[in-house]
Amino acid sequence: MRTDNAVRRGTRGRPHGPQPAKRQAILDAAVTVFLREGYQRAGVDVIAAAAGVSKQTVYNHFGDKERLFLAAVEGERQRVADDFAAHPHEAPDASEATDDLDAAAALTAHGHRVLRVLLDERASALRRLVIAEVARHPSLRPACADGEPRQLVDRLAALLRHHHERGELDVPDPASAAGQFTALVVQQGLHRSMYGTRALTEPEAEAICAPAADLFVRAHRR
Amino acid sequence: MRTDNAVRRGTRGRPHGPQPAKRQAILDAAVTVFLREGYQRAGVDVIAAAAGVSKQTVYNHFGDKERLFLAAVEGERQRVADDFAAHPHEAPDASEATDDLDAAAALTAHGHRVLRVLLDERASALRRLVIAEVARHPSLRPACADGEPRQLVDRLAALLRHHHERGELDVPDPASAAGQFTALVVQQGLHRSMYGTRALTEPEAEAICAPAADLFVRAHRR
Amino acid sequence: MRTDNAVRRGTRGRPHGPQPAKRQAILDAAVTVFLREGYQRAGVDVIAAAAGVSKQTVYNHFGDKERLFLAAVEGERQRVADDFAAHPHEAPDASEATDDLDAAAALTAHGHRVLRVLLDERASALRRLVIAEVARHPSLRPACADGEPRQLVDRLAALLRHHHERGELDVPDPASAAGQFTALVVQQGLHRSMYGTRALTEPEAEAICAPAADLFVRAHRR
Amino acid sequence: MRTDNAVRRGTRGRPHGPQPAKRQAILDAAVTVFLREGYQRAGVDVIAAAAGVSKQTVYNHFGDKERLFLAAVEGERQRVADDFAAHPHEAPDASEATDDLDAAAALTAHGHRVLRVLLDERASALRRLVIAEVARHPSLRPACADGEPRQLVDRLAALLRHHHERGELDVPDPASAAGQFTALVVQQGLHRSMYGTRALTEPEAEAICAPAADLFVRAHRR
DNA sequence: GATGAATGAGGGTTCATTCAT
DNA sequence: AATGAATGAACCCTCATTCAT
Repeated sequence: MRTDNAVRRGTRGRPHGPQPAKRQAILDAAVTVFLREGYQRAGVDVIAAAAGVSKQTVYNHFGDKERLFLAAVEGERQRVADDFAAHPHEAPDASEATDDLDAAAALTAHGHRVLRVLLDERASALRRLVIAEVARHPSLRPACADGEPRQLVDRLAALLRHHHERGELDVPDPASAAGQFTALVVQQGLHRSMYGTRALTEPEAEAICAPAADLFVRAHRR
Repeated sequence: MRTDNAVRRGTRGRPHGPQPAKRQAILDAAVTVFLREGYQRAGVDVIAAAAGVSKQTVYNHFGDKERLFLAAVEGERQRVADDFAAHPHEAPDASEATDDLDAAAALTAHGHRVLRVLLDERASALRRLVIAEVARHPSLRPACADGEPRQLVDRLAALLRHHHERGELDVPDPASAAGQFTALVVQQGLHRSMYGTRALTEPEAEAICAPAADLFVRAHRR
Repeated sequence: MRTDNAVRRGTRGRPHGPQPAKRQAILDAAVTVFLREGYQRAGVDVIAAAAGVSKQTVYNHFGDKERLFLAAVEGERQRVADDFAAHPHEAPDASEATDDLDAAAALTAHGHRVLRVLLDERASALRRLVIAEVARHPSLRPACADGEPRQLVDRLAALLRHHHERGELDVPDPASAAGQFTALVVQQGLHRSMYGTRALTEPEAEAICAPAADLFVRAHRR
Repeated sequence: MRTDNAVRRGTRGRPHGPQPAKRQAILDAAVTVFLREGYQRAGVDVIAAAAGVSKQTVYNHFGDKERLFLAAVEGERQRVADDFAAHPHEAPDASEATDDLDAAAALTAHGHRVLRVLLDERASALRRLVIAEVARHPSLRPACADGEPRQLVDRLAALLRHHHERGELDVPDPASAAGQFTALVVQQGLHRSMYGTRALTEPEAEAICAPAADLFVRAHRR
């Protein structure tokens, strides 16, 4: 449930007042515009208009364009992470559903999940934006370092540990292996999809995930 | 090739050809400025000044900023590829020097080579630039798809085939395996170095390459 | 007129927070900022912040920027005049101390006193501000006409009368002569000091005052 | 199309091309607007419009507002000086016309001339502008130091020397005396006219000049 | 009466682009 | 072909001022 929307709609009747909702509206608009246009191209006027506030209100809240930008990136990162955390049922890697799968199938499924999360339109645009600007905005480094949601890797580590304990695989360092698997799938996915610029077909995704799963199963076979 | 002298005399007699030297100077300047500033931030004035020509000359040669940009990216890509092809001795993976190494050592060495090539300052800036703009300039897609020099992958494939034929490894599909290994190393390298924004220390590089090599040796052990 | 703080009393007889202190704080801050920045450059935000009050409070007290400006100038003029009146011991021209001096020395000493008072930092800034804005704010005309404290001239007139009565000089119209002497010293002092923008050295001041004194002694010799 | 070219803009005779005239038009407009509005209030847009050029053309010629301002002040100073030098017949102090006058009358006439030149509308506005801004633009110091045209003082010095040589006065240092006389008249004139903000009546001027002349005649009588 | 939030107008400056020479 | 001068549309940001609490 999106409380944001409810609050923001409520502002339509109230003309004025100390509205923390405006801050969020500005942030949302900023995310939209920055992701679409990039940092330089994005105009503060446009963001203000998209947020339904005056330009100066933007400046009152965020000081200048750069701070607005950084706040927008940070907020979107949070949103992505929260979204991810809020919908665990969409990634039931370690749940009962995958318990029955053998290691190869589970890894493949997880790979698809990674691709789905990573190549999500907004997440991709955010990634491109961060990569584009990290050289000029050092504050983006944390955002850049957190390229993929840590949860994805952690979940995979748990999955690997599960199969290790079941005696199916031999994974002495699940965390490291999870990082490798993720990196492999991510890189090939980004590469093939032009960093999220074009959608990946199912066969393309399979052509990435299946061999990756095979590689890891082979490497960690008993 | 016409010399400067020949060009200089042609004022009235015949339509002297476009000055290739100036064109190249403009391209060089454009690469420098675009890589440093990004597409939007880069000013045509600045590029023209850096090239030592008038602004209008830039427009005479390239029509508009976008075409200049695309030409600059394409040129830089060529340059990187040519540079790579011209200095194969710097990447002697498949040469005699590595013949004696065992598979793990050879893979690790190759990984370091990949990181060195990929995280080169100019190459990194180009990569960030392409990623930043590919969504808005579809013509950049080829440049984006060619993220890493194909030669790096091909060379690794040859290396794997070498070890396969020597009986040390079992690599039924060297091309695919080479792509996987490259993707893994590349992704972790880019990630750790913030897409080339900060240099990688030797231990960091080793922490990427050695486990990657180990993974592949394990996966393809006989 | 809303400038009377008699209005400030409660609208319903309720003696809620009297704020003459705030009003004065605003005025002080306004003087500081206006003198430093000039009328246009001075921001109401800055003044409010310097006064430690909200921007709207400034408007509640003074209505708009122009009235605040005029009140600030008027207040500073008062302050300068009061300061001067409160410290007559610093200008003991007509006192016993100068009684023994001959006319030339007394005039010279008075000249120095004039320069000191006129080129005081705040007084100079106020003068420049008034001159700068008098064309656009007719209400400043009184402030402009009162360029130099009347007391300075009056005191000099008394001094001249003193020397006249002592038979040392022949000054039939001391008031007019005092005005002339003051004008002469003032103009040369302002000119040399770039209207108070740079300090005058002692020799420079002497080079103004001594010849001026000499001129007047000669003109009014018996 | 020809029609486009013809219609494009009424360039008033000179069609197009490298127009040094535009620079002058901008300067003229800048003087007008700066004198009328002051530095801060003056808008570059307004100046550009008044000059009939685009805003950017202003920036191409002068770089930024401050440099435009300084150039305008300098130009206006030159103009005033040139004007003065070009019309010596309007100030025939030392010519035959005043040869016959006695010293008092000649000094009085010169005083009136000084007031006329100094309280000229443009000159006054320039003076107020320079005084207003000299604290924030150190480059204005020369302009501030040259408050009154040097020629005025020099001419008076010549006049004094003339009367000295004729035996009518005793002026051992004409240059210094000329400076004093000018300063006295200037200061009283500026003061009475609110720094040129309001015109001086003839009697007012006479009330300044006649006593000043009298003072100097008395001081330098034989 | 005092405040924080909000505003519309306008500030100086820079941009990619074109014209006439 | 190459240039210097010119343009109009933005750009980011700040201002004096007002509204609702």
